[in-house]
Amino acid sequence: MSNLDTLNNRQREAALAVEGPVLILAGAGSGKTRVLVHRISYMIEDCGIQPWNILAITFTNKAAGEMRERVDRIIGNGADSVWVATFHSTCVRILRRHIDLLGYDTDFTIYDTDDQKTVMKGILKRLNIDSKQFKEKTCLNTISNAKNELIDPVEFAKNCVGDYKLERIAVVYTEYQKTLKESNALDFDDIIMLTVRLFKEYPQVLENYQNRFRYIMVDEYQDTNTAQFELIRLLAAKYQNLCVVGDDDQSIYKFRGANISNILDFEKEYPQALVVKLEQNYRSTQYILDAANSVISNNSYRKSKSLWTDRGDGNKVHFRQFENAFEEADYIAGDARKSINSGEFEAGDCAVLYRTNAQSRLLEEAFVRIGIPYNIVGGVNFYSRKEIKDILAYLKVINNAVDPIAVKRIINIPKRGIGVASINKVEDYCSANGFSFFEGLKMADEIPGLGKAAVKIEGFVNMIRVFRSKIDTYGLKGLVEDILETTGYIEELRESEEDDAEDRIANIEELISKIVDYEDDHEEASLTAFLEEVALVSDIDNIEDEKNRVMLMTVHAAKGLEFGKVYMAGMEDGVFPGSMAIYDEDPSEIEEERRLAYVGITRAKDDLTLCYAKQRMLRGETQYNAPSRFIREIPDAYMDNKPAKRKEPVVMQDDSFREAKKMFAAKAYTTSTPMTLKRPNTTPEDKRPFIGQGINSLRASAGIQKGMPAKGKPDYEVGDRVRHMKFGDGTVINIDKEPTDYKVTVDFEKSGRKVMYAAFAKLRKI
DNA sequence: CGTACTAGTCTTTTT
DNA sequence: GACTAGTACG
Repeated sequence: MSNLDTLNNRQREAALAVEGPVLILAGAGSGKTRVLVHRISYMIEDCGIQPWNILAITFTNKAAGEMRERVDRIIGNGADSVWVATFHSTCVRILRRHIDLLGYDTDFTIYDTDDQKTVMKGILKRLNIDSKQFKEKTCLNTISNAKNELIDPVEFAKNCVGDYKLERIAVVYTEYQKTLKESNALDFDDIIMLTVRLFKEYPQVLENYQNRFRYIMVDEYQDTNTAQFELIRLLAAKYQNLCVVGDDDQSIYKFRGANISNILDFEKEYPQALVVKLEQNYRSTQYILDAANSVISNNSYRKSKSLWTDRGDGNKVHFRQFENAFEEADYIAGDARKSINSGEFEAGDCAVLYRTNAQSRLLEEAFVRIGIPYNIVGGVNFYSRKEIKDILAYLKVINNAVDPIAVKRIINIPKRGIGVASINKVEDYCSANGFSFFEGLKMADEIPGLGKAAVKIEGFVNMIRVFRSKIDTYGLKGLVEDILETTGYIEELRESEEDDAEDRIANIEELISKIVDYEDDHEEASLTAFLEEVALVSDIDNIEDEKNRVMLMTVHAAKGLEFGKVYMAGMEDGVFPGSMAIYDEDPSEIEEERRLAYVGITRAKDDLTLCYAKQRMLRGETQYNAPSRFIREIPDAYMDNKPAKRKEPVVMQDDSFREAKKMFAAKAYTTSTPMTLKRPNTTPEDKRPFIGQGINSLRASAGIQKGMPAKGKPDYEVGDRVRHMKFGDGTVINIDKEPTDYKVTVDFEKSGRKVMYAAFAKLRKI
């Protein structure tokens, strides 16, 4: 029997309501995943519901994985028959079985945003559309919005009669959709939209899934868009056993099509719905919750709800004010170090949250300078990196040659003398004679005007053919290694003299180890399945929480996570809320930012610091901003410090910013000088996350990736023999105590005399 | 065909 | 300020 005793009354009420529509309004930190998992367990073990009749849908792979794990743990038999998956992977699985009904092939590929851009670029060119007036991004955005609202090209065209701009976009949309279909490709929005279309056009298919999924649960329901709402509505239509869980106050993905009305109007769609509010928060102390409540209460479009806790008052919210963003970053890193060194918090319990990724740079530099291990989440997705996309493009071509985007990407990488001119000739020939791009390549010798390029193209086609024929004999890993070998990809990188070549090679190695992991985990590790998995994962899914490091990330990325100590950086009008929202006529933009602030505040368990910098560089310009209105919405009584009263606008000499920067730069230099001499080897166990841009060498050289600085005195003394990972054996010449660390001078037998910091050098006494 | 420079762009981004 | 895409040249 399942054990519901550990739930509070509200939670239990939600878990027991198995039949009919249920809306669970789950405040931040109110234990909603617990409720969902117990609910599933109750359904199976007490109500005799078959596990395969249960569908639990989430947004991220990470959330799905966590739920899967908890379901497995709590339920003995049949747990793996419960379908726990993301919207997209659920729909992909359905489409792989039935999409032929819609005229696609079941081995379709999935285009990411980069691929979409490439397609769009081609279309704008082909249609002779002025790409200044119609930017590809705008077009893609409009199309995406349309798809999220389930508007197909035909309907779109109907709706926009009279509006010249939209009429043009309607043509673009039509062409875009046609191109994707010819390439047997779907974009992310298609995955949902086409599933809905499938269900609407083929009621017998829908009914099949309705019978299969008699009990449906949706997590983070506030983030669903219209298409996802419709998908769920259809699936639940027959049995009406639909339980949605969410928090309208945490709806922060409007810009991606999320429709907050889905949760706010749930009761209109399902008048008989049971509504349960979970307001007891198990995460934060009272001051933090009070601050969160007082901010969010300024929103008008919401369901009223007030979080409470029995954890006690805790610390007041800290407010800190700085002259500029450098000081802010320096303070945060220094304060984090203080808490870590005093034992109050572990590095992994601390997080720094910011509105935009651009803010991460200064913070990162500060953490390097101060010597605290950190991890940056986000930035460029691992699978979006050039070198990774190149390799994946090879795999895609080998897997599905119909995909011209992938073929064009790699046909001249590494350079093999097939340039744009030749490709255009092939394309023209193909479109004139009705061949697909790859078909055209296969008969390059028949295409007039290609000249020498024809032989080269032939070579390329043959190479792909050979890869394809060997695929069954040597597996995915072997295939990738063969590709790297045959094409000379790595050699070209190594010889390119680009300073990030090493990082790129490391990324490729990382990809290979991901492939090995994948092959170990899946008995039938087909190329199609691997590519699909890769297309549907994001960075946030890969946060390694076992590593004890301070986390730096955007507030968006922090949703669903919690930390003992949280810093929110850049709490300024113009940054957070962003200027776009401030100047927008539509007040809902500010409300969205406010929800974002609410999400940030409620990540903190015990300690929250809000930071404000009077001056900061934004898009290359120095700006002077007022403290965030969200800070001013928190009553003084909840904070240890108040924002200074607004006097005259702070005007500073423009130089002061540069001065400050120089000062800090100098500081950074002295601290890291001994380390920047050489880059450490990239050892296989050094499983770095994704390697960012320019700061890598700084990062790596400070030893940040390799663990915590030692707090105490080193266990060796002057005259002792020590061993260094890279420099080998040597004798300690000198040990200097510095305010933050011990500076050690060692004479290495092979590498000569080096000065290094004890915390990073990891010298072992021998 | 490949490279080097210049102009434009710039929130957030579960999939 | 930083990155990318597009273009002019060698």
